[in-house]
Amino acid sequence: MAGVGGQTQSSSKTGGMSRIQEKNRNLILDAALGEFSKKGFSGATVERIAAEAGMSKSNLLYYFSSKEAIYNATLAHILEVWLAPLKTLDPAGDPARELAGYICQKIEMSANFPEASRLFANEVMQGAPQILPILETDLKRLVQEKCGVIEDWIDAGKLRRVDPLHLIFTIWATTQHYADFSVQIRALTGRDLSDAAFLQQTEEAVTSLILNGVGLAWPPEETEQE
Amino acid sequence: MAGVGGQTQSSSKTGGMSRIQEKNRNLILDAALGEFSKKGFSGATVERIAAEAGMSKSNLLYYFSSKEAIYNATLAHILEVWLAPLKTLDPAGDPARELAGYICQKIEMSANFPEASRLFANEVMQGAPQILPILETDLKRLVQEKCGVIEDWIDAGKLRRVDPLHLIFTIWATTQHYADFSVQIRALTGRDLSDAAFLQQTEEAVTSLILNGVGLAWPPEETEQE
Amino acid sequence: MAGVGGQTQSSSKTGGMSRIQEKNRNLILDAALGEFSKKGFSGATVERIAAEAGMSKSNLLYYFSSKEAIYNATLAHILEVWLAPLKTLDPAGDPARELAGYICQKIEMSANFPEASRLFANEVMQGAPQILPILETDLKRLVQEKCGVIEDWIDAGKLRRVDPLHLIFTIWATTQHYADFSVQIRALTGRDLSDAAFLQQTEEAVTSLILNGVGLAWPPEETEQE
Amino acid sequence: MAGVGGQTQSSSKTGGMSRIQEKNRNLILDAALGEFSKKGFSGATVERIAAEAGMSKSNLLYYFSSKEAIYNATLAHILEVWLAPLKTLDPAGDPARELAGYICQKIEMSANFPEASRLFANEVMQGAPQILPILETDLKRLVQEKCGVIEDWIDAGKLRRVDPLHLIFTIWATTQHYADFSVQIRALTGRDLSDAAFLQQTEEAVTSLILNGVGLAWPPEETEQE
DNA sequence: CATGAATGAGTTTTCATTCAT
DNA sequence: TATGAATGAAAACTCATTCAT
Repeated sequence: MAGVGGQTQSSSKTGGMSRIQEKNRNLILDAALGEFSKKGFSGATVERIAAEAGMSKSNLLYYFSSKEAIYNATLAHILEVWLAPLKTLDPAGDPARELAGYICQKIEMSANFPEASRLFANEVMQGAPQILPILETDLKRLVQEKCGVIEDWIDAGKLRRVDPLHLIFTIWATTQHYADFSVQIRALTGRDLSDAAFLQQTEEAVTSLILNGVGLAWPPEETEQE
Repeated sequence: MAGVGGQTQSSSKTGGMSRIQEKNRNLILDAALGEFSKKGFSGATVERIAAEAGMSKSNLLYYFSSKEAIYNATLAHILEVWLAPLKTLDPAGDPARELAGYICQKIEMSANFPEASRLFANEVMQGAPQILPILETDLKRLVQEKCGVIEDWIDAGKLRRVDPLHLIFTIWATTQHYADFSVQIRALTGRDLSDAAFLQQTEEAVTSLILNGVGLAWPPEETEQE
Repeated sequence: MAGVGGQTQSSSKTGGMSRIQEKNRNLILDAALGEFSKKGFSGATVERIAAEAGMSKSNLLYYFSSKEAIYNATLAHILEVWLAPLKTLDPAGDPARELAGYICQKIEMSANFPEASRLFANEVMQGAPQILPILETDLKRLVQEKCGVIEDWIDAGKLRRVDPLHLIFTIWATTQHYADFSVQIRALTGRDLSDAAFLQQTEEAVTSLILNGVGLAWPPEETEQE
Repeated sequence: MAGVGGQTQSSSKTGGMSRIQEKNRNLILDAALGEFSKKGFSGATVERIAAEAGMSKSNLLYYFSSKEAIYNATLAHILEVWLAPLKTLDPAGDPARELAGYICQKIEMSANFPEASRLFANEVMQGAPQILPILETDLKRLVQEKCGVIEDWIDAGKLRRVDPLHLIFTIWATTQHYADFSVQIRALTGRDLSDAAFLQQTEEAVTSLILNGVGLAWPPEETEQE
């Protein structure tokens, strides 16, 4: 039910804001995340978001001047967190560990913040009207950098020669699928990532598939392991 | 702009329908697919669908009694085609060929019918209000059957032991991602599946990644081929 | 279900009309009576009337050029029959017999043609937009004539001095009530005029009440009776 | 134009309603009564009701969520008042006085609230879709009780043996007729209950007819009378 | 005679937003 | 800060009527 990070972690700039203002903004963003991810931008209504946030429509519009403003704030609220994992991919680390770590982080984000995943998916599927600029600049820069990292690993013979971009896309696609299509997954398996066992099984299956796919032995035939 | 199969491929049961009726129904379903996949159910308007189909709102409502009816018909129109590829997975075939074939079929569907893919994604992400029953029965049955096929291949030592369900999910996720997130992909690569070269490159990358992931050599190092 | 007189009795001018035309006009009028009396003018739809009459909307509009035309024809179809009983009040007859006969005729019309009664009530309650002219001329003339008859009976000492107009209104009100408010009557008694016993009981009660009300002994202490 | 009791008489349960809310609700109910009684449910339009109530359509829908809700509220607003007179029939009172009083109350209600009468008539004639349950429970109970009272009077030899139910129906029919069919009455007499003289004449005629009908002398030939 | 196709005007309803307090 | 009241624009639907065959 809580948003990305919940209310504790106020990702929004808190400068010059009273305690109550900050609290309400977060209540709204959480409610908005729920509604927008469930119904999409047009399907969500200001009234329901306000109700969910426990305040009047008018008051909500005191904090955010329009429905679009709420939507944008919600997206922004998410985006940083959503893209963070990729940043941790460490050029100096062991490729297998690094990739496995990244995959698991992404799956855990799907487990913990499925609504954020769906909100993001929705936005992109509708043509990314709000975040296209960010995708084309920040995200592109980040992805290029990490492609370079992978490329280096490949050049160093640490993994099979694959197109790093498609590798990244595959990781994104696979991990986010468990959040975005959770209803379908539940229909087929009776379970989803909220089930700890299923989560672990998913992590193993996906990690193993992708790592082996790029020529990395997985799970590592551990000699000694931490 | 064309729907799944366009107007050439008569939209399912044409029984007892005049030429003009069939033509208009197809015009509507095509237009609706475009709108619904672009804007979602609530974001789409009957007026725009009608305009796109080249007829008056009233006339559209002469063919489909409500917006929801159009939506459901559009979904139904797509669904069969959308789920068809999996059926072709042949237990008697060579696992590598079969899986590669399935993956390429799925990617080509993403290339040719990205709107269908997005419509389906949208529906499932909103909780599959219309098609959940189908997912739980028809799709489940089909998936179980094909899991059995893969299981048999594994038991026969033809591929690495992986959970067939997660393999299927991975294939779905990866292939559909190129349609559903095409805007993001275009933002990052400047290209998408409508580009023939990119399509081929994607097919190779994804097929290779997944097949190797399940322990199948790919591409086959055969001397003479095809 | 049948209209006033059903299809057998074509009250409409049949001049220069083919057999099939006449049949269809009557089908329409019957259906229209049902719909208009049930839903009122605005609540009724041409489509439902057509369906009820077993033909297409277009065909119906071939017979009657507009909804209003159907309505007017239906009213006219009824009106003559509806006002007929009063004409039978015979100045030369025995007042008690005459009045009792009139009351029973009216009650039987309510029993046999409740829809006609409701259609008429509806029209008048909405301000008689169509039939006001008739009320003000034909009906007024007729009522004045019969008031004269009653006046004569009173002058001849045959019944108590009452205002003939109010007597007529009372008869109309009471007898039509059993048709117009039949739902309420059924809610309170479990029965209505379609029940033969209830019909007879109603006739006795109403006749006795009104005749005694005007000072006529009823039922007649029959010496010999036909 | 004024509703039942107009705006002076606060519309039923006013609990927890601001002054302005109560005012507007009453404005709406008054306007709605006018429109619904004049045009019926389908003939009335929300737009006209709003205009009549002096507010925008949207604002009206802020108070009542749908046309049907307005209709039901209007009906409820009326119903209690409409059924009240019967409750006053006092078993301990003099039958003639009691019945005469009841008849006059009903006629005066027809004079003062003809629109309420027509709304009620309309509702019942259309099959009482909204109030049938009330008719079958509350009204039925009340009517049975009062039938008992009349029965007792009859058993005590105070009036002629008549079926109390039909007596009540006759009173309802006759008195309401002057409201419901006022257009017809005006067409025939040039006057209606809004004319004080005609009102009094009607009261006398109807009361005398019915009381004599049940064997009660009327008017009472008392010597001194207030 | 008969019908399917098409339409435009009207009606209900929704909803983001503004206003006043 | 907070809210109830109010609104206008847009959207889904309804329906009598017309058109073409």
